[in-house]
Amino acid sequence: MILTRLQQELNNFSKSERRIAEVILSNPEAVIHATTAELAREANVSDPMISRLCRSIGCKSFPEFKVQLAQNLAKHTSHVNRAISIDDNASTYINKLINTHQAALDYLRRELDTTTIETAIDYLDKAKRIEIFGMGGCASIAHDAQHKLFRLGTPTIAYEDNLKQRMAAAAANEECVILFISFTGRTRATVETALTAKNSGAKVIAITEPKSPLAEVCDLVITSGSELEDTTIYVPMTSNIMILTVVDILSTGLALKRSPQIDDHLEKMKESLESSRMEKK
Amino acid sequence: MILTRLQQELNNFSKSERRIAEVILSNPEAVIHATTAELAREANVSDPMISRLCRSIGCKSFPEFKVQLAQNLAKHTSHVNRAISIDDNASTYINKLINTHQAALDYLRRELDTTTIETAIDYLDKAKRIEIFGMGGCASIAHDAQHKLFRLGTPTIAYEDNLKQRMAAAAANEECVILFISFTGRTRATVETALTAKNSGAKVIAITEPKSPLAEVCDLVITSGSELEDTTIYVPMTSNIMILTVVDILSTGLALKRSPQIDDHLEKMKESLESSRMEKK
DNA sequence: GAGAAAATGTAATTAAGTTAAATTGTAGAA
DNA sequence: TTCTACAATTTAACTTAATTACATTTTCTC
Repeated sequence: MILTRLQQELNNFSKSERRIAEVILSNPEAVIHATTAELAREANVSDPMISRLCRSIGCKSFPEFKVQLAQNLAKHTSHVNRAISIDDNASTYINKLINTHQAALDYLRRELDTTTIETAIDYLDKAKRIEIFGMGGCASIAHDAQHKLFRLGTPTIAYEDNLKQRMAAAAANEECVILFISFTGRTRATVETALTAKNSGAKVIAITEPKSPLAEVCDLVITSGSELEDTTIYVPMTSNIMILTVVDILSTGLALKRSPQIDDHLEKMKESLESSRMEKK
Repeated sequence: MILTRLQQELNNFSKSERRIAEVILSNPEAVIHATTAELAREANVSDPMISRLCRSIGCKSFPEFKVQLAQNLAKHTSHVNRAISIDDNASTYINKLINTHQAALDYLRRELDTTTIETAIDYLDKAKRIEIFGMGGCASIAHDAQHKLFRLGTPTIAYEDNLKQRMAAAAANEECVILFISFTGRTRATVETALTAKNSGAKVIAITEPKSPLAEVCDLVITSGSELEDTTIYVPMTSNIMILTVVDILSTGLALKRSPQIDDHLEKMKESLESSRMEKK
């Protein structure tokens, strides 16, 4: 991100360069359509300073810089003012919300470790039984994951009741993969359950905050992106989307890994629904 | 999208303009860094033709066009080859999947009707009771919606069992809003239940395919974006994300509408969770 | 406070893009 | 078929934008 770059280097810049950077940062959208002269006037510097600054941050020319900036802004409009405020009208908060979700997916793209995902899929593939535990806001995600994974051929069940989770964890064994879903990784009951699961020999995977107590107990941790969360509305919507996408990735990966053997199987499931449906007009 | 524009207008262009458009379409990334002269040479036309083409599609100048193109490309890298194929490696399908989800959110941004959303929020706000029905893959979304809405002060319940749904629908009245969630809107049981709900006088909202049998029965329809679905993996992942985002929008909208009255209420709920948590390290 | 080095500004130059006029090509009418 | 008119395109001139080279100022070091 070129603006981040500009922000970071702010202190290494000379006085004039700094002034230019500040003007750019204060209104990046405007810069896209400005000429060197216009920008120079705004920042009270001479024209060539603009060219110089662009070079110093690694762009070939000012127009080149504008193009890069345009690309970056298009991708990350969100980051700038994503916080929803009480006097937003419908179309504003809809846009902000969508921006936030898109930014979250960007974050996931950057932060998700391919090796970890591959390992997780490998665990799932080898499992004779998959159990998914999620409480509170994560309960619905656990059920979603169950719905996506059970059709791939391995018996899969989801629990949101902690007592059932504890019993299942105690009864688990080496052939079992238990997938914990938790935004914060700090719910005591969940951490205790994970310990039980670990002791019973099951492979324990968690989609959660990497530096949490839960994360420490597990065999494998996939980030839930909870550090990105905006708590304005008190519901972790952003993490929700990220975890769901991780679930999509895991189920897709497993489906691909087992294809084409399971393709027939999937086709049959699809057909089984057809009779419950009305005609397409 | 500026490239789509170029594609569509291809037939309305003159011979030279068309040649330019084709060069641009064949390698848009290169154009971003090209000058008029370079592009003109590629397309075997004279320099001014480039300026003209840019104007004819509504850009002020060629540099302006480049900037727009840069923005568009940055946003929509995805659309190009989003279908996941069996020989994708992990990092490829992860990227494709994230791209697909981001594109879906773009779609939602374009297609979602603000007025419909506002009306839906108004219905929810006035309701004395909210019931959410979702079956199959939509069950988890229904529960997620329940979890997001119940804290805003109105008694809210989610059913995935069709028999319970029918009973609840029959028992509903004018003070009740029933929210149906269905990818296709073609499940017979759901449509029948919606009819029952309608007859009992409840306000019936559906997040579903707009041209479906279910949509016809409802008071208000919000698109589920199911026409965007890629069925490679046989699970509607894309619609899933879109519907969840719609749910986020509805709950955010309602929260904003009821703020600041419910802020205390929300804060208390948040605190109530704290005691179940372990210390942050 | 002198001198060197860095930073910035001024003026000149080059490069890029656009306008305007000229040319070519093409379609329709005689 | 050939002329006319109009559209499409090119050439050449011009304008604007960006950068280079050089001059000046500022800042830091000794």
